[in-house]
Amino acid sequence: MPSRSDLVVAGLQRAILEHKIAPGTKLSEDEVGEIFGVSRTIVRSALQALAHLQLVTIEKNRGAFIASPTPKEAHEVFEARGLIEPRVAAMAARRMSDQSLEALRAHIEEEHAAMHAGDKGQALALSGGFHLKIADIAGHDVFTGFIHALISRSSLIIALYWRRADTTCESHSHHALMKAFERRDAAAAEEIMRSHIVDLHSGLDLSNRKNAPLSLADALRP
Amino acid sequence: MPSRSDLVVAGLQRAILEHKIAPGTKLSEDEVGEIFGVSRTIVRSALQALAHLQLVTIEKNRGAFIASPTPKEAHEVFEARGLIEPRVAAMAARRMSDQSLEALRAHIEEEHAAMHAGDKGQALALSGGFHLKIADIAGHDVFTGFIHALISRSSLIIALYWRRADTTCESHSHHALMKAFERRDAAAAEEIMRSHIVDLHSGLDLSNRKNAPLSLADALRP
DNA sequence: TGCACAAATATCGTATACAATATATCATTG
DNA sequence: CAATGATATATTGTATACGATATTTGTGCA
Repeated sequence: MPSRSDLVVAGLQRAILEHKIAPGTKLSEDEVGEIFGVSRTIVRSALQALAHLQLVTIEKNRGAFIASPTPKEAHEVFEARGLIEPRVAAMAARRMSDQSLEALRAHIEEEHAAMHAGDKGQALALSGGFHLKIADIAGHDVFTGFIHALISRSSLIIALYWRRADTTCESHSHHALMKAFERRDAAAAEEIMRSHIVDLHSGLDLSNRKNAPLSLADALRP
Repeated sequence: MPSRSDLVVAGLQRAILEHKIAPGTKLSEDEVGEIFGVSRTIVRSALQALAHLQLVTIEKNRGAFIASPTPKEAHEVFEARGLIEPRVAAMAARRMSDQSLEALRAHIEEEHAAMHAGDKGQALALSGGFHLKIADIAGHDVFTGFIHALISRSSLIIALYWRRADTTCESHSHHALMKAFERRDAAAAEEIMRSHIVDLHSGLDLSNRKNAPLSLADALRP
C-alpha cells in the first residue's frame, strides 16, 4: 500500500526522469501540494525523500529545487556506475530466468516504440528503466538501491550535459546485452555493460551546460 | 547551520553506531521527542532520514524500529564494501596529503585509546570512522555517500552477527593501510583494503543472530 | 483456566495554525 | 535615475490538534 507521499515522490520523479522539469526549477510546497491535492506535510516528506536521492536540493528557509549536478558530480556518477553496473550485469546474467529474459525483451520493445513516437523524454526514462530491471534481476538489494539513485541522477545529468541529440547508441548496447543474457554469459555481459557506460560517460560535454526552464504546473499535469 | 532534525539524526545515529541501542528497538516518536526536546514533526523527519540510510525501518501505523539486517542484507553490505572501498582506498592513496596522513594517524591513536579504555562501542564507531576518513580524503562524493551508508549498516550487522569478541584484526589492517598511504602506494592500499574487508566479512557468523535489547532512554542520555 | 471478543488506551498519519525567515514592493534620497 | 532602506508579502519551519489505526486491557463465556 503506497503512502500518499510515495505518490508525490513518484509523480515528481517521473516528471524529472522524463525531462519535464528542468534542473534548478523551484518546487514550492504549496504549489506541489495543490497539484497533488495533499497538504504541505506530505509534500515536505516527499521532497525530503527526493533530496535523499539527490534529485532535489533543499536550502534552509528558501525551499526545494530540482538538483543541478555539477560537472564533478556528473563525472562521479558515471564513474560509480562504471564500477557497479558491470558487476551487477554479470550477476544478472548468472541468475537470468526465461521469464526475466522475456520481460527485458518487452522492455526493449517499449523503448523502441517510444523512440519511434518521438517521445524523447519517455525514451530516456525507459532506457534508465532497462538498467534498473537488470539490477532487479541480479537480486542484490544494496547494489540495486545504489543503481536506482545513480540512474535517477543520470537523467538530470543528461538533461544538462548531453551533447548528441539521439540516443541510438543506447538501443544498440541494450541489444548486445540481451545477446549476452540469452547465453547466460556473465563475462560478456559485464564487459558490454562496462563499455556501454563508458560510452554514455563520453557522450557528455561537461564544459557546456544547457538551460531549459519550464513551468512546474504544466510539467506535472497528467 | 545544522537543522534541529539533523541533531536528532546525529544523536540516534551515534547511539546506534556505538551499539547503545539494539536492533529491533522501537523508537516511539513521543519518547524520542521528549528526550531531544523537540516536537514529533522534527522526530518524524529524523526517523525518515534514518530510514533512508536503512538504519531504521518504518512500518505503517506501527512506528519506527532500529533496523535488524537479515543475513542476506549483511552479506550484500560487505560485498558492496568489498567492491567500492578498495577503489576508494586507491584514490585516497593518490591524493594523500601530509596533513591528511597526520589526521589518519591521530584517528588511529584514538582507536587505540578507546580500545585500551575497554569501550567496545566507541572503538567500533571509531573503526568505522577510519574508513569514512579515507573516503573523505579520496574526495569522491558519490562513493563517500555510499560508504557512509554502508558503514552505518555494518555497525548494525556487527551487533547481530559478529563472532569474535575482539576487534584487534581491525587495528592491524588499519596500520597496514597507513604504511601504504605513507608510500602513496595506490595498488597496495587497494589490495590491503580488499583483504581487510574480506576479513571483516568472514568474521561474521550469519547463521547465529545475537540478541541484546536495551532501554532507549538510558542509551540516549548524554 | 483459556479463549474470544469488546472497550479502552496508546501511537501514528495528516491537516492546519502560527512563528521565523526570505523575497518583493515601493518610497525616499543623493 | 540609481541606490538604499523600510514595509509588505510570500514561503518555509515548527508545534499542535484531531482523526485513523494498532495494541492492550478487561470481561464474559465455554
